[in-house]
Amino acid sequence: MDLSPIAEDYLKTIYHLEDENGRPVRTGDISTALDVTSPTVTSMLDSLDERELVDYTPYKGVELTDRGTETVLQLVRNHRLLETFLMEHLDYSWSAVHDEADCLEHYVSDEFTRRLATFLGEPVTDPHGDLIPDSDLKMPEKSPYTALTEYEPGDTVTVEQVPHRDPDVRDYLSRHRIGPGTQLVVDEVSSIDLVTVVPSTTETSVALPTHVARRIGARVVTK
Amino acid sequence: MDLSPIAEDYLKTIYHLEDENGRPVRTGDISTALDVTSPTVTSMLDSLDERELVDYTPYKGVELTDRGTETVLQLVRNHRLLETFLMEHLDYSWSAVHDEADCLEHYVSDEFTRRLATFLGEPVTDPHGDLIPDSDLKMPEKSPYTALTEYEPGDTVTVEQVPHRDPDVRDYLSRHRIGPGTQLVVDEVSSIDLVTVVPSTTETSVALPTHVARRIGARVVTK
DNA sequence: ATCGAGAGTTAGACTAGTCTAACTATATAT
DNA sequence: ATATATAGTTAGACTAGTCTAACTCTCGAT
Repeated sequence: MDLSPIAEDYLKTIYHLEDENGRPVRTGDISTALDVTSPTVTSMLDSLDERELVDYTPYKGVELTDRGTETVLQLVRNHRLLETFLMEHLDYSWSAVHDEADCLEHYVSDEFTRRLATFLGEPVTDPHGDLIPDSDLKMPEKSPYTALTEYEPGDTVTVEQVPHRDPDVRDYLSRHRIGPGTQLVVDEVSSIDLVTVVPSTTETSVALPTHVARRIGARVVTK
Repeated sequence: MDLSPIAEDYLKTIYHLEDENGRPVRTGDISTALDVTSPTVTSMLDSLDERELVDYTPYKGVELTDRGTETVLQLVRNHRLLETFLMEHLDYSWSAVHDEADCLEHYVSDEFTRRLATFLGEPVTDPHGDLIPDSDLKMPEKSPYTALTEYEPGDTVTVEQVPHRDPDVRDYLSRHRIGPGTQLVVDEVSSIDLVTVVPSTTETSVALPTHVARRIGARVVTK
């Protein structure tokens, strides 16, 4: 089939919203995420449903079919391999790679991706700690990282996985020198939706809302 | 300015036709090259003229303005650096790189291209022997290769530059094992628009129409 | 000098993706 | 149980890039 980059973006958005929100994906979620109006979303959902890439029930919500998921996984594979290349060989920072990869993922051929994977040594995770689907589009075993919210005050951990798709979150973390490889001490896990950490590089306390801390994966250094 | 990949393709086509035909570029040339109808070309030329990327005189022809040329040179730089990367690091064959680069050239950022050039060691020619514009979009000194048509029967030469944008020409050369680096003996330069050569790898005589031989650049080995 | 073949343009229609305005369904609070 | 705020859909319009059909210009042959 012949899918436009725009249609691919809708599928990707549905995929990530399914993952992040854990509830049925609604028209409004997509229109917010893609910054288009809701009628635009409705008409695209009609067309994707027509092509059996999503199951769309008007007024209820939408989810990806197996075919839709397959399409997205190829894009995710392209994206994460591109990010790996950009960081490891073109010296991009972790916070800068997303936008470039987000564009190119739609245009590289499957052949390109296969060869790039070989060039990179068939990596299983990208530099943000996210898993890279293999050439059969199977996800590797789930990442062994533990969310920052699961640690206790005083634990020292190394950041292995950072959320980076949301520019605001990405820039906040980047500005406070929290990225892949950062070592930090958990300072406080408050009950008012806040986790406070102290990166060893800056020694300055950084506050993180729970919804961000929950998406930061880390490996324990000392308890 | 915000130029669509499609508009960019028209500019590129005009650039290459100016170079190849040496006469004013006409609507029909473009419609043949891009495989669209002539009214489509007319309307795009109106729009490009509007944006001062070309000078278009109805019924007469079209040529690039300085702004149009600059746009194209950035694309040419993107394209040739991408081809270099594909061949040198992803192990593509010289005859396979064009299509991938032709697509990606529209989507890589200037930042990407700058970093890729650094990664590749700031090359001045691509693997087809074509010149790569520098970061200020200046073309390096003209290539020192001599067209195959300029040699005498008996000369032994190494191929340094091959035409590869036309799929038919490219596939013909590739099928007869003539590519960058091929060593061959010029057998006959006939007056009926034909050059015959014998690649040292195959020892089989290959006939080339003049319009192809003229675009093959070579360096002499023995006279 | 003129005529006609062929190249080129104008007119009008179609698609995908977008919008705004108007209308409808859902679901929550009473 | 119902009203109403909010989310969602339908209707209709617009743009870029494409097409076909119809018309017009150019230039070389006479």
